[in-house]
Amino acid sequence: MYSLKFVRENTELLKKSSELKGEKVRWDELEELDNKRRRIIYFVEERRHWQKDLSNKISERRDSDDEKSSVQDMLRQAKKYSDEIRKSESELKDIEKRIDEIIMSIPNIPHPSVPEGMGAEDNVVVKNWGEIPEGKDFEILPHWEIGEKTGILDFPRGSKIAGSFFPVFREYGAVLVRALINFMLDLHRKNGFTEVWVPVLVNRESMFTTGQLPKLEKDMYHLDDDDYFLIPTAEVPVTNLHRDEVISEEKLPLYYAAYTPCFRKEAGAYGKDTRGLIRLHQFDKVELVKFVRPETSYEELETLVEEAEKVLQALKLPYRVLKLCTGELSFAASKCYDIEAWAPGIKKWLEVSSCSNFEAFQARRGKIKYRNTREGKTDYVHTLNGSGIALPRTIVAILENYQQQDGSVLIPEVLRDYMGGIEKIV
RNA sequence: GGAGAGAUGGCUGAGUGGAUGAAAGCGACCGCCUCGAAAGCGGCUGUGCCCUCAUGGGUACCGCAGGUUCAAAUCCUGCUCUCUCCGCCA
Repeated sequence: MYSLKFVRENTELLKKSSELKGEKVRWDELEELDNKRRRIIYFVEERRHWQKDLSNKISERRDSDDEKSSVQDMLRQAKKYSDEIRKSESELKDIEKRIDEIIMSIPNIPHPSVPEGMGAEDNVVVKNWGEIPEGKDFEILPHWEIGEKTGILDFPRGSKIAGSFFPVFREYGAVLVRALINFMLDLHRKNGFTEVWVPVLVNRESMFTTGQLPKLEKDMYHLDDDDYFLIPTAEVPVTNLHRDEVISEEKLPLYYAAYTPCFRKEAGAYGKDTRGLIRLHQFDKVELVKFVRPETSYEELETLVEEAEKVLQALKLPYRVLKLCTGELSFAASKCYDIEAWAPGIKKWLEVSSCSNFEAFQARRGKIKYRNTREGKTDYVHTLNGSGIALPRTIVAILENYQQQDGSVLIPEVLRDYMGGIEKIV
């Protein structure tokens, strides 16, 4: 969220970038409201100044007998100012609310290195890793069939307990979930990320800071009784760790890793490409979040992607990295890379990680600052986050890539110690 | 869930109606001292908004939102959070 001043001074840039992201903003109304606002502020402050003067005089003279009548006059006049101020202020409040609404609808500006475009076809593949196992001499089954055969996935019972898109993992399926979480957290911890465990229910302010609110309210589960939201990603609680804080510069950069379940309504998700574990209302994810000095944030984005890639490399899963075009960028992001793992059973690339630099967009919303020791000033940090990585689709990739002709599934070597030493799921 | 106490600047902490953006200390920054550093000494040190080409001026902000008043960090109401005690619970 931008300050009104910044919007005023950079209207053309913001207009252009909003268009690139496909967001409609009521620019004309904003300009009109801005002018109105400034007129009222001038009026109010002038009167407040006069009122202040009078107040001081009143306090000087109130006890003197010979000036009683003039004090009465001053009181009357001060009262008049007070009423005028009150009236104009309520008008001002209304105008500022409307201005805020419009400013909130302005998306973050894409970085110059982001390719222009509106759809997935305009994303750019910047990296391919691993070999796509197409040459196998048997038909690779989709993961839901493997899951059913080995008994590690139970969709009908998940539907019975909760509803569709709530899976149940059984036996080594459940163990695999636990193993992946531990493996990923251990990996990131070794690489300098501080592990944190955070609430999965958060308040409105937290959702606002990261940009889910106000735009995406309908996509999230909400507890009406006490106005809590179920998090759609650990990005929300972890980024909000430092909301309303001033971090001393020597503490930067801060790296965090957190495991949480994630909850998404995914309204209208029924239909194509939603079978199995591809799209769920509840899923597990290990998330990486960075708080950094502004001048380093684009380098930090590159190393964040690399950190997520390490998970896939260790699991020996083929993947590619995409640089998202402007139209595919989320509302709050300046630049974003997606990592997609190859699923040979369903013959699809699956997004398992999304790594974004938000620059100061979230920091401004959440007042996350740092103190620049050289200048003694505070400034907003840059925040970044990336999945490191999302579990269900990774499980899809494992089940399909590690499938054997006899229907069994080999366990990736790095996970075996986490799974009691077994080598395959039969 | 019930009762009580509290929320002040980067931090600790004074301030109970009028000139308080707010004492004091710490920290940070600048300077002196020093070969350099520490200590010591001196200085300086919040943010937003409005007006001004600028120097500068004005205004707001003491958890949040209202109210009383000519005037509120200070009084009143509601809310949020923290702490203590009780209840309940894994």
